[in-house]
Amino acid sequence: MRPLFHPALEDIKPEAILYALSDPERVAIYAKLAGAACGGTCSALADLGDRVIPKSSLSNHFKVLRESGLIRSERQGVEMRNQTRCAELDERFPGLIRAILTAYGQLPEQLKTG
Amino acid sequence: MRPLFHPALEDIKPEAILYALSDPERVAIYAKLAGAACGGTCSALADLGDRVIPKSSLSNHFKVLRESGLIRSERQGVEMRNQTRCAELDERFPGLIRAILTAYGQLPEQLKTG
DNA sequence: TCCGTAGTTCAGAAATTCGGAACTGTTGAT
DNA sequence: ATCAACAGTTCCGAATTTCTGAACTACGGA
Repeated sequence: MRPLFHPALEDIKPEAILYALSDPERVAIYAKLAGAACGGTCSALADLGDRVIPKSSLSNHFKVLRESGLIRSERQGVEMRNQTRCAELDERFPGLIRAILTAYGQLPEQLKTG
Repeated sequence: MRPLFHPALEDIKPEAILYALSDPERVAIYAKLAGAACGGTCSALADLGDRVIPKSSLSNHFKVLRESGLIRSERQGVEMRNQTRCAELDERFPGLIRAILTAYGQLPEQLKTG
């Protein structure tokens, strides 16, 4: 497996963020990740309720999220641990992620600051 | 020419907004529209400085912006008048447009409210 | 009516997306 | 050591989307 690429904070491009989050499936995945203590493995996030995302598509979604700078992925044994880069991102693009998740009606409790 | 379609405010989808603004050319066009009193005609917005957008591509950009709900277009004689739906949109998706334009470093003076 | 201008539509080439099948890397059991 | 099971990745072909030159439409003025 190729090493996973993660952009440095200063290399993150707004167009990549917007593109990644212009797909409702990816938003659903990202919101779950930002929210619950779901462990963050890929397969734990594949089930959208109305549909189960195929493995290869899912893998691609994670690649898009990762390479846009939205999440960080790390292999841990046999599975992949994914976490959002929320805090970092909010520093670089203040209010952006919050506004987007809110627009989708998917802002998780954890991010509803004061 | 087919009649121009504009979604009603309540039909505007966040994914369409994000998709439309995931293209830096469209962002440049939109930011100019939101900013200066440039008249809002298509051709007035075609020049990006480093490149002139071909007519057909430009027309398509406007279609994407219009059908996502970001702008309103209206024929006025031989030309097309375009204006943003900023205020409306901010009601539906508070802070979204502002955060996006800010992320791109393209928030026009007009929108820098107090 | 005929011309010029603003923008749209068409069409085909190029690029992107999707997802099944095959593959890789890791753990645990025999 | 070998094997099986499992999580996720890569490959590749089909389908969809994007891009843009060329042809076209719509309007206004002479």
